[in-house]
Amino acid sequence: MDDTCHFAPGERVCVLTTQPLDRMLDYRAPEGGCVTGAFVECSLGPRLVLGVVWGPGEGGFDAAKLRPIARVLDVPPMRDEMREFLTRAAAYTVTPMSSMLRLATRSPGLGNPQSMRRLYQRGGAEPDRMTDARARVLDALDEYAGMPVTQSELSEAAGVTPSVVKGLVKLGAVIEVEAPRDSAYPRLDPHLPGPELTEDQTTAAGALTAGVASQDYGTTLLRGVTGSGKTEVYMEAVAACLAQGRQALVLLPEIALTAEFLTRVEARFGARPAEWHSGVTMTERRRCWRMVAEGGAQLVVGARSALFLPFQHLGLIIVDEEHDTSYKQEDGVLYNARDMAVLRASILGAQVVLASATPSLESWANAEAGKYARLTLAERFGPAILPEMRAIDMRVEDLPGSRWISPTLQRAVTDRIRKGEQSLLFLNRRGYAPVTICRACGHQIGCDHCDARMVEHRFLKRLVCHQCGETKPMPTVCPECEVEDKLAPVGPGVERLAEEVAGLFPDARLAVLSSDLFGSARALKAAIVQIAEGGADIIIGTQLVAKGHNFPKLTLVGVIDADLGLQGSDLRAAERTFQLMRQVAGRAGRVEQPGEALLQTFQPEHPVIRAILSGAEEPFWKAEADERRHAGVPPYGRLAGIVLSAPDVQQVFDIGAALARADGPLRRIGAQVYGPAPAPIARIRGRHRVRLLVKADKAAPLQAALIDWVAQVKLPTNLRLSIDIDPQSFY
DNA sequence: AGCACGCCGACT
DNA sequence: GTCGGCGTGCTC
Repeated sequence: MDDTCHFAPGERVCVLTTQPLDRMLDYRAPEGGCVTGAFVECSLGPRLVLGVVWGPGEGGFDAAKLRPIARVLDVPPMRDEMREFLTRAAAYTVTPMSSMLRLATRSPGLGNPQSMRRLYQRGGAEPDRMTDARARVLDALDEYAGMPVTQSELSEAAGVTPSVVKGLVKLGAVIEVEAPRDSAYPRLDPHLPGPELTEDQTTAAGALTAGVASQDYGTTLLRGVTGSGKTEVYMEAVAACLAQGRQALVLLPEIALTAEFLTRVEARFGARPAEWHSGVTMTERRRCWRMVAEGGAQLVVGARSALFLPFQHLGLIIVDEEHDTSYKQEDGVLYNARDMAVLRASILGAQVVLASATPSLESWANAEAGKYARLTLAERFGPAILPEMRAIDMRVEDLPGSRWISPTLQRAVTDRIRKGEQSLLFLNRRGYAPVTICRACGHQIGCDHCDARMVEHRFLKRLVCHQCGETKPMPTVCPECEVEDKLAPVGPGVERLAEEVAGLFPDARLAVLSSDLFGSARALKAAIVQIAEGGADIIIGTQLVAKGHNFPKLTLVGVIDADLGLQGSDLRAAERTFQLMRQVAGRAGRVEQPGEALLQTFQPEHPVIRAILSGAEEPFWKAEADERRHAGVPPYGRLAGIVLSAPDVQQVFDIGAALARADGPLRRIGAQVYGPAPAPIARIRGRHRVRLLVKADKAAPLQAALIDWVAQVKLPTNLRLSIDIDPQSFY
């Protein structure tokens, strides 16, 4: 798409707007002319809309009715690579171009003229009379070496009132200049000495910097357990990229991780980078977008949407914790930032580093197939001390129905308490009990807005829907049969487990780590620090604890229900369970004492459980890869999910069935359609949802077939259809 | 997305 | 007789 050209005033150009039209519109180039990629504002019906000049006019529209572009925005034009990226990302995800453009223009006030502010610098004239205050102002300005500063900065630095500055302006010794409010980020110095690296790290860093030096496309899967120093290694690649004068992007899966990362960048390069995620202020967002476009930001740290920033010379993209499921956007434009990072880099000729302790099977398979380079870091402090892992066969443990801690696990915990060591009991279920059932009529209390079951939270004394967040007080009578006092909790949650633990170990100090029990991230962090210092004997936690905290006194991990992630129809359940188990097991015995991990399971012979127990990754990946290959599912086949939603149940099912019948376009590419079935969440905010799944060969032109397929059926206006390529969740 | 146009039911 | 429901279609 290398076709940048100039358009003379009045010439026909075609413009992509952010309005949800399914095609581009022709306009006349504005008075001063414009170039391909120019960000513009143009009239569409009664209002002004944001758009980008995409190329020469397409014609086919009455020349007399063409309107001129209203204004070219004061922003560097969108680069050819970016336009190609948006085009190919749209084609891959089956998303309208207008939606892609909206992703790429998420900057507040892009259309507004750049706001200016007044700055001060040294003028040519000398003051008639030099006073103490005046001298301090001029000295302060000399300190800035010609850099213009704000009024408040200057008067503060000089220790004078603004009137002194005003006086000097009048004399011409200081001059006022208007400058854009959005200023460049402080320069990062890639030549500052980095930390001492181990031999292993040095080798890996060398491979990554060589990739950056090639100025070519390449993706590297960087594997290393927590504490192996992955960050230091890829930071060297960032340094090499910045030293080349190219920009770099680091994607993190959660906003919570950015604060610490910014500090690390500052320690390494002497200044903080630009930050981009939903938590930053409007002003900062605007500055970030503009500075990325103008080259005033060398490094951006952000969430997945940072991938759509208007980089001018992007040389490197790091996707940290690449296996993290939050890289997949689950609403609006459905894209996977990890895959889109690879796409963007391949168009640009940039490098990608996918970093993880437990890579996704997709990335593992790509490395295995030679598409990605592979680097593995050994643990920094000698060989990995994996805990001893054993299964507790729950079929032979003598345990009543409402108890969850087996005698074997209980003995192990007792032993740790006696030795003054910590135990962690892991259960990935928040609340008291996942199901509340009426013992009189069998009714299960569900959410009024979704089809999910309500989870009892005894701590809050309420029922909570984990799907939509709806809560209601715990009823005393069954809402169905109105019999009193027959509602009973079924199944375990961390709160209920805590109750059992308190009963079994009355003298132990107990801590529960569940995201809903803490008001803020700070409170949670404080609690974690306190526990790490030995403030608890038994820790009960949800998947929150799997995220890399270090508990030096922890020597036992008990997984209450290792089967939880193996159930259901989710194709990635085994993979996720494996990753989670390894991360949780990694909590035990991280310092001197060897740790032990006990997995309570009803299927100890399951390949995933066996792989976890063996502690070996490769056998797990190979076994899982074989199963997926056999089933023809990702990464060896392709999947797409189609969700239909409408207020009327019958209607969604009818349309879903009609689609399933009209599968000609899919059969032509050898694809199969399954469904319609009630979608994972069968009702959301009053809309009923059904889902169809399409399974195709890896090489099949899936997107084109999907478009032909859904175009056959006329959709009623109140029915919504969304296509999800490579869906993540199946629950 | 908005906004206009347009064709059928319950009101002053 | 009109006011207003939202189905359909257009925006360069």
